[in-house]
Amino acid sequence: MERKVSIKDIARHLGVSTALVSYVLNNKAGRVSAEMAEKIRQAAAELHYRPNLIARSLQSGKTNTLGLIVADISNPFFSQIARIIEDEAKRSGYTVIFGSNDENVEKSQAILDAMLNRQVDALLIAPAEFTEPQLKALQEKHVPFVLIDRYFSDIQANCVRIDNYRAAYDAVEHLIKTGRSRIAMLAYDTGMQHIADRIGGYKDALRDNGIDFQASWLVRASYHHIEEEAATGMQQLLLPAPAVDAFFFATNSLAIQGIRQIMRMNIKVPDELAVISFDEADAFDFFYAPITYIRQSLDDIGRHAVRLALESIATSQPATPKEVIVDVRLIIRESTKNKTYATDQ
Amino acid sequence: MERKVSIKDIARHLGVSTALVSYVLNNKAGRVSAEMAEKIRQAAAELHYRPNLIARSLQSGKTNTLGLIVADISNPFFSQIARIIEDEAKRSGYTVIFGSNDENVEKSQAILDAMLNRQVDALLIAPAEFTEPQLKALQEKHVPFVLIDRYFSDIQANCVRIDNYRAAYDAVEHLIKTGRSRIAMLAYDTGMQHIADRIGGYKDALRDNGIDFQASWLVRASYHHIEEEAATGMQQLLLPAPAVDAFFFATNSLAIQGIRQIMRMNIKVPDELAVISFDEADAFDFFYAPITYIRQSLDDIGRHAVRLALESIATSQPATPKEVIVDVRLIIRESTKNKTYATDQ
DNA sequence: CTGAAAGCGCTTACAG
DNA sequence: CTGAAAGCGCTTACAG
Repeated sequence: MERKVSIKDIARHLGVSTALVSYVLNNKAGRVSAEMAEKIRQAAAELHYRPNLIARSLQSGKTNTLGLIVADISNPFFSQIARIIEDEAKRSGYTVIFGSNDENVEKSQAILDAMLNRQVDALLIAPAEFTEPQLKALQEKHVPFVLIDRYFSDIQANCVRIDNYRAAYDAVEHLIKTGRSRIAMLAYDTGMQHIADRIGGYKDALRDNGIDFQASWLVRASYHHIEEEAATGMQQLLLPAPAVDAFFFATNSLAIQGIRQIMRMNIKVPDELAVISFDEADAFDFFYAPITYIRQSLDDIGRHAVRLALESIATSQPATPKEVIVDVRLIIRESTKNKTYATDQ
Repeated sequence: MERKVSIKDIARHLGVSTALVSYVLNNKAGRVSAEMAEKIRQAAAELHYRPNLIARSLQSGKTNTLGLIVADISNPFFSQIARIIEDEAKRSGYTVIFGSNDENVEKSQAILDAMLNRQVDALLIAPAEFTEPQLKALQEKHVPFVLIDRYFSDIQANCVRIDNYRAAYDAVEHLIKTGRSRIAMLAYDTGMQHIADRIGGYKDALRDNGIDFQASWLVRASYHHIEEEAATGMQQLLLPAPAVDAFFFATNSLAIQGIRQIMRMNIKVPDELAVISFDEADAFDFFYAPITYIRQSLDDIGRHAVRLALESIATSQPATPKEVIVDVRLIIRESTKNKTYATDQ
């Protein structure tokens, strides 16, 4: 790259001080005479001056950069949030750098370190399991951050999320109202609070409706072996004939895997098995029985997250954390249509 | 945020010069005595020293940052590439900042400016239409960049892409071999070369197989009104009865819209209409007749793109641009199954 | 209204 | 083997 033109070049070119140039280019009112200001602006344009934000950052201690950490940026749930965050950040002059932790503690730490070394002004984090210590370290360093989607019961922090318990409870109750009584759930094999809440909502909805939860109904799959483990777990429950009449998928990606399995086993939705999922996916519309799902407003999540982050940067004092609970909506479709024949139990 | 500990703090703490600390922390061999090195390393650890990469960047002129510009990071095609790029960049110690231009010239320029001001070392760009001047400006400034997915015939630049003409040609020929003769195509209403190539491949495949291309077969939709325009265009061709027996979708997102329309019109795939698309989507597997598609290796694209970018940074001389053509594979499935009955024309 | 100077946190020749 | 010094490109009190 060729030598770039700096404020110094403009100053020399005009025979003035760099301070003057800096003032003009930063629109510090009143400090400079109109003619001089005009001359400086013109010279800057002629020389194609481009401010070096790195230098400014070193001086100001602010990089106007937000770090976004998610499990995997290629997961549509996160990439859609990333887009909202990008737009919202840009509106305030911020740029976003991102990192995927693959639900892995070490990767999470590495990304965090890299972002802190790069002096991001704040972090937006969908935290992985067991990363509480990393978040606590951030708090000790007074690094502003906002949790999105995930959270820990023992960490008080800015957070934007939904009421996972309620959303799951309502979804399962909807299944019950449509005539299902043996309701299975596919969840990640994790202790993460948002998943625990969803499981809690599921179980409580069963209990409150007089249905005895069977341990075998809760199928667990690990993030890194989701395909095999979802397949195995579901087969045990659904072959040779479905032992349950509904499946509740704890996330988008679990639903994608789960429905693939249902297709492979050739089970009819919704007659043999009703299906409900968290979050959206194009795929849900393409299935012969469009999937009923819980819609979170990614827009709200992204926007509130950036807002909280910018507020934390501005106050800089360790203010009391704010929690934003975003609304959800159950989008009811074919996959949970009422049973048309008598319940078989 | 609390005051951060700098190299100076370590130096003072130990009563040595900052130069020494810098050398040790950067592993400049032989310059420092083993004991001193050890003492410095220990002090750095104790004080939780964290190098300020902004300061280093100002000094070195390198930020170890790559800028990724795509149409929309929430588009799975791009978010998947973003993930590959992230991993590949990290492997070499680079971070990625991203921006979505929404196929818009002004936004593209704004993102470019923001990234250049932030001193990215190189750019990875899936360029929008009419942004040739912006790319030429980059070349004049000797800013290293690599085009991905898209390209311009009048711009010589590093580029990673597929042979769009060939891929489209082969896809259409496959449709013909399975017995289709009236083949429509849905494409973006753009002059972008990759789309033009795909259209060219489509038309030539028809011609070479003795099929007269009908102008009405080529349906165009604009990026910003894809839903309405795809719907209108397809309806004209498919209602009251299909005037064509196959549809070739120029991209992933066009296919999603197009298939939605096919579902709404209740047209049977593949019997009434065969369907083929570019790129993958979960949704393609969930459709009752899984969609045949052209698979590009996003892995290859991402990896080569980063490699070329890093090479350009290293040589820094305006070397002759390199073009990498990535292989594609036609994944044949139900949506293009052979016609089982006699062709009706 | 304008300039000289210090400093943000590093790196790196240059001396010794 | 170690230190003093300059400099990356900016901003911002401090003088005048």
